Amino acid sequence: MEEHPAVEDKQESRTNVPSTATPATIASSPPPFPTTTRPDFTSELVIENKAVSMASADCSSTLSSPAEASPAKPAETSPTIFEGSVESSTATSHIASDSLTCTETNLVNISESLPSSCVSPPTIFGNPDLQNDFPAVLTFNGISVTLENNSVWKQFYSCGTEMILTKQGRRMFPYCRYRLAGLDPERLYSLVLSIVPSDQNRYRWSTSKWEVTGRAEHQGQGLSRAFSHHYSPCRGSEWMSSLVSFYKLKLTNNLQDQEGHIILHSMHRYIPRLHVIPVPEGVVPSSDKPVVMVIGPESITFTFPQTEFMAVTTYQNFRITQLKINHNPFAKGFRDDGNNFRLQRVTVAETDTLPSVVKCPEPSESKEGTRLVLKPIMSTSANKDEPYVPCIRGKHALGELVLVEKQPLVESKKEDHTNRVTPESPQGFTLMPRALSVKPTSLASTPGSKPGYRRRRKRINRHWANSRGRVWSAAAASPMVVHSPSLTVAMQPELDDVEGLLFVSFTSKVKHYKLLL
DNA sequence: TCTTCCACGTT
DNA sequence: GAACGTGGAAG
Repeated sequence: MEEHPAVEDKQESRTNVPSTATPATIASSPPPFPTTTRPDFTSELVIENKAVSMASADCSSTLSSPAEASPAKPAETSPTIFEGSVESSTATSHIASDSLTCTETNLVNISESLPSSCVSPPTIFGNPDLQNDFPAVLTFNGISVTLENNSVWKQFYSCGTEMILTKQGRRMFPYCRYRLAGLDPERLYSLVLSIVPSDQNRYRWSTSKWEVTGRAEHQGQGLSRAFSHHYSPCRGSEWMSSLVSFYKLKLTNNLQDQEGHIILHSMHRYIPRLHVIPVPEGVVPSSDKPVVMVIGPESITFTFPQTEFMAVTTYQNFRITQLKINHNPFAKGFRDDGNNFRLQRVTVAETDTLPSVVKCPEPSESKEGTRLVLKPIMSTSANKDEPYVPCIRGKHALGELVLVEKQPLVESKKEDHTNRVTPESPQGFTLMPRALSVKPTSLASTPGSKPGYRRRRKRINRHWANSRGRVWSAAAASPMVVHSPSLTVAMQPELDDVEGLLFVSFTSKVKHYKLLL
């Protein structure tokens, strides 16, 4: 259908394909429901415009029943290797069959049956060791589906794919892009993408990994939505003639969404599923007579485990942010431009829990230096049981900053609340011997009409005015006092290979971070 | 944790 | 040039 979304859009004018501007309706048994919000769903499935609402009194209960019967184990135990899965919608489906109360007479089961992970211990989210086990092609009953952008999905999967949810709806990236083969060239098919929970857990991001924090949110009256591809229904020959992309699909956390977006819960794991739904023989689509597509026993569901993702409202894993920026053309503005004074984002993590070093782009060859933006990733409110965690950004932005170079963090130093690391430190810290200047990030874009903003900007600018041009040398053994909500650290060119520790202290508490460049 | 606004990019 | 898609900043 396209290699690029724009190409696909240009093909919208194909004459023999009805546009989904006219709502198509899917139901397990006619007549179809006219709305996606009908409260008393029972075994029906409705497509309205782009969205499919799917629910079943029986099937929806399977959303919670597996875990109730066998509580999900923590993610770090008993890893299950996902295999690409294919399901027919008959009762002979080998996926999650023990959790299903749906039968072949219930035409919704392909949408509400859970992937294998829902009845098995959850996989380790983002396990890089598993990515090569995932097939890019799945075949069932002669129909094969290729995940066309498999390599990108695998890259994201190895880090733990995250997808942003917004109130107005956010596209997926990567999005699901398939190549189909083996369809009946003359027959009409609808292609529908549903996104179902991977497990029954709610997660939180803890410094460098995802942790289970409890049971998943209820999925809401058994209602879930799917997304009918905008060419549906379409002849098999046409589906097979080009790629099929679901780039128009949007994710939202707005439970009252009326735009037909997929409604998900933040901090929950999900996996997309492709449903190939043959349109019954004799059904002729027309603009004034929406096609009723029955999900019958011929329907097949394809699930690629590498497309699993965590729904979030803000990216949690810095590496995912970097992958998005590097791969998504709409995020080009955040890429390094390779020019002078390029911007590098730097993340820091607690040194005692950091599993690996995040590699940033190659250092600039610039003679003018490398500019780094420091942004601690810890917040103060993640866990009430933890001690106060300093954060450069925010209202508590008052503290000290010290860069030390290529020295291990000594264990005893973690309890040091003296707020000082000096060259004479018995632990052997070596302070950066070269010059460093620190200034607040510009607030030029901050709205100026509100008194609070004006006061804040004035205060920060005053601080910067006091220190502007003053080169701060860590060798002076006096930590830089930081008042700004965020910092830009301009370093001399020869420091672009720095690998060291960021030492931040606030009030009487102290926390060590490893600086990752 | 979530929302809104923004600059900057693609289409 | 408009509409739209991005991640970041800030609240």
